[in-house]
Amino acid sequence: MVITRFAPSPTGRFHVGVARTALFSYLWAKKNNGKFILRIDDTDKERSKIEYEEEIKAGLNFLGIKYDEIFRQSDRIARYKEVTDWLIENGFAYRCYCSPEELERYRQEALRKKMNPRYPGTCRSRKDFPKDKPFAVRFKVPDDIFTVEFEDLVMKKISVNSEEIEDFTLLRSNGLPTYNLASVVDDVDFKITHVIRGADHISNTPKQILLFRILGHIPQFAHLPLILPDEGEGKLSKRVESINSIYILDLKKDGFLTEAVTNHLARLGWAYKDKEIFSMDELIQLFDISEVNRTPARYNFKKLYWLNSEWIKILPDDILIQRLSEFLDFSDTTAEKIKQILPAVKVRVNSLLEMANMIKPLLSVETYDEEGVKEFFNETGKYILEELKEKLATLSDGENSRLEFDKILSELSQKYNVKKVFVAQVLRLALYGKLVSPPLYEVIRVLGIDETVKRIEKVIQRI
RNA sequence: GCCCCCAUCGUCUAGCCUGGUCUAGGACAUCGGUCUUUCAAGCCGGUAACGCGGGUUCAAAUCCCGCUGGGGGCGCCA
Repeated sequence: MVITRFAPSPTGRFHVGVARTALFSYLWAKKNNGKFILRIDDTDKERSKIEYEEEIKAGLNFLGIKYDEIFRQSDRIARYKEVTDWLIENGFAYRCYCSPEELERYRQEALRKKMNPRYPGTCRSRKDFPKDKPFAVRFKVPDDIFTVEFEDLVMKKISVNSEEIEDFTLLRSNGLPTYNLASVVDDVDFKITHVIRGADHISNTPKQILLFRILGHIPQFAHLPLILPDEGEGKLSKRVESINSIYILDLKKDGFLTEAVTNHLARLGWAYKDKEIFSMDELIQLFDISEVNRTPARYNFKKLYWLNSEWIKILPDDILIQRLSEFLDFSDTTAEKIKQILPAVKVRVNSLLEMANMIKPLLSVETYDEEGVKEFFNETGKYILEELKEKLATLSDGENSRLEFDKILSELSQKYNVKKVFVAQVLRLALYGKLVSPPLYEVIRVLGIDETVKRIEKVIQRI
């Protein structure tokens, strides 16, 4: 059985790069009817924060990524210690008494001399074990020169000379394991078949393979090219009402649909022919880890934005309204009204937030656009509204009413010698409070004749 | 400094493995046009790429080498 895991460290916010790794890992497991495990890599107790862990879980939940199992590395400290002891006993690891300060000095020195800043192996063959001195435990890389080679599912063949691998730390002097140890032990214990992670881990892999070999289980590796940031542009922030767009929970807040986000994430470094729109089910069906690109991809916010508008058009009205309730308060009866105008709204918005903002004036008009008031709420506007009030009151319900409505606008336009657009805008502003709205006819239908007349009257009063 | 990886329109990519069908396809963005009571959406059309240099071959985006460029790593961080 395929078992994958997503192993974030709760040391920062949950962003699109990390989320993409989670997605691919999830997709690969589900595609193979396997298991997907969430592992919280919280062995760095200084930097790990519970709120980040919560954000990861909330983010995964939003993305529709469900894990079959979850655990924290901080709950398995004893196990890592046990493995470390065993490694020392069997000569695969040794105690290192070098102080962090000493090592840091050595590192700086080496860097200054433009030499390799690698551990010099000071304690490698040390025979004394001072009882009072703290020690870390290091892996003992075999002396003979050999090549560590592995077939990466994404990067293909990668090979590293053993001379390039230093005696890396397994256990810190505070008794906590390092990433390399904990990760390998867990991958072995949980029988992980595919380690899918960011390309920033490529250089850790040869080290880990050495450990895997000793522990007797070597998973397959798939290193995903990193996602580069989108060079943001000012224009967008105006429309989307948020610039901070790389964090999953912010996207949620800004009204992005999970379908759109997973869709875009999946297309970063992966493609299936010319297909652009993928549902989660399609992704599970079509995704192939070995077809992932090896080139870093740039996060494309505008494309995500477009995808969001596409998904708004695809999703059934009922689901949309349900999601909309996170952004707008409305009753069940109002929901029916919203449903009525949804087709007209859908094609005009790119996010749930925009959708909520477009529907709000339909529920009640609080203010009128200032520019519009100056331009349309004048003498002529008043006469037109008064006529409109009478004529719209008689608007029928039949199939022809749309034409009737259009005729009313045309006639008024002629009578008052103004452009038809003037008549329309006067009415729009009166009914909706803004100069941009869904089509007027739809607005009137949703408001109902009574409310339409009431809103017109209210405006006539104020002119 | 050393190590690893990568290289097609501005961006995401198809094609590359199994050379010819590629005068390089799609999508986002962008620019025109069309429709129109606003704003959108839709429809039609345009601009735009195989990083450079050597090979191999009848033939290279596709195979090989070098250069350049980009990314990642070199912690008692993950």
